[in-house]
Amino acid sequence: MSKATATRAAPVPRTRRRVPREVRIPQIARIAEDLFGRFGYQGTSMDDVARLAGISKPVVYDLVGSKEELFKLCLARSADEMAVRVAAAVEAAAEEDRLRAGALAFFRFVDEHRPAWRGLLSAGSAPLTAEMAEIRRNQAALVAGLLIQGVSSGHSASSPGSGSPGPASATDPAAEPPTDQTAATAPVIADALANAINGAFEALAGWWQSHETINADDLADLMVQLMGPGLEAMAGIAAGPKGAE
Amino acid sequence: MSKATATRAAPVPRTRRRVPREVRIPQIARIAEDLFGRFGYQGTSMDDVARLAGISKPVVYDLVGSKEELFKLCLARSADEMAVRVAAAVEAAAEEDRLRAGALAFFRFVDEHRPAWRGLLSAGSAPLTAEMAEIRRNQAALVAGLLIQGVSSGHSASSPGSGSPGPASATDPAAEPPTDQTAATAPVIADALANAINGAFEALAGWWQSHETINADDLADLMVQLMGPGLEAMAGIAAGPKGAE
DNA sequence: GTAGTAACCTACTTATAGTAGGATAGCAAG
DNA sequence: CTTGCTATCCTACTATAAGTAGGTTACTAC
Repeated sequence: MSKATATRAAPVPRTRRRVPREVRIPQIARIAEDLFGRFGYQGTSMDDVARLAGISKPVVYDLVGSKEELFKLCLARSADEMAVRVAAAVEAAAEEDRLRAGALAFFRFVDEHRPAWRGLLSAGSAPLTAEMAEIRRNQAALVAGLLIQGVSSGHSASSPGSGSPGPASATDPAAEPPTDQTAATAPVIADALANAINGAFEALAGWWQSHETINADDLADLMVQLMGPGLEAMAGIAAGPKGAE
Repeated sequence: MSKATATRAAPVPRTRRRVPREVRIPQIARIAEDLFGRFGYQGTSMDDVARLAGISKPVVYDLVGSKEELFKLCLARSADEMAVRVAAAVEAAAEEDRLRAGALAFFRFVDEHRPAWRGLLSAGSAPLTAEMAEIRRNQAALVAGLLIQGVSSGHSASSPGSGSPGPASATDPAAEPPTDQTAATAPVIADALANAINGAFEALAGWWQSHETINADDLADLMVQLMGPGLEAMAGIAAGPKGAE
């Protein structure tokens, strides 16, 4: 039973290279990201993932737990990356340009990740209401927190309160909406507002999939026109109630 | 093998009442709506639907085709009903109040249909990217078409162009965005705008699920504050380009 | 060399979407 | 009443895919 017994042409590499978790997990994540993006959640099977990774299914399960967790992992990777990009863009922009800067960064990110976006963050697959909500909430809190500050009155240089570049990892349940005195009437309202804004961005990104002739700048402009005036008015009220209603 | 052979207490009604399609299909739809709403798309099995309807699975398949089509059917039912409600509310309102009226009707509808909304229109289940997009598009076209008109300048009594009360059935692929001269710069932009607005509403409705203390009026107000000013400005430009950019 | 363990495997169970092919209630005509 | 048609309904199956039990082997440390 030495290695010489079955000397027929082995279709599989003679000695299976073993790969540590820290390498295999990202590899699986990349493969799954691609598959989920192209075929959606339902259209992707764990057998496919395993086969493309060159390993067997139990290994995949050992490493990522379940199909849902794998999806969650992919989601978190994208969400984190996007949060970093948007936050950086917003902070780098002048106060009065933060909305446009954030929007632009968002749409540019989507543009670069079309295939993955299609099946991941866009509608069409997610079985994870809770997880999606979590990510959405974090993203919303971040965006709205920064935007409300940036739009507020045109002052307050760059004191982003708690989360400066730390993008509030999607897996991190912290990142409550900044309850500064500048936040709108109540933190709950700011939360709602953030979710509405986020939903608009998400929906527009989804719509973009079937209208690729439009470019990111136009979409960013559109969002600025749509929500800029309203946000300014609200921030004005928050900063100093002048025109009550 | 005559009916008398197995005379043991039959747990099933002796003589199975047969029910015509026109009755069975809505029954199945109601049951599925409930299940999809409570357990999501994946958490609902066709066996469950069949069992609750008191029939066997092949009958369900004969009547609705497939699981996706059943989901689609439920979706269409809700979407149609909602479209009717929103359109009616918008048309009944004074021109300057159409945004608020539509928003209010929307949130009231969601409030009345919480359980179904959870798993149906909200994120969390849909495997039907195309269908969801279809419904979203129709709804968006309708809402935005009416809103832009209503907000436009404050005039133009009630000439809703093509689709007055006909709510653009979700299964109907017509209902292109109204390309009147009042529509924003280009029909494509109006389409994009409509999707963004719709996304904001959808997201806010989803968020509402976990903040039931808020009432529909507050949410409608929030949306008016957020997007009212922007829409007014855009309609102003569209009606007569004064302050270009 | 010789454990010990992390990585990996084959082969299975379970759940569920969807189907093949047959049985029967209800009804209309003979 | 009998015969025949057909829409409704059934039992019993296949196929696919998630997830698991339990064993094997490459690598590492001593």
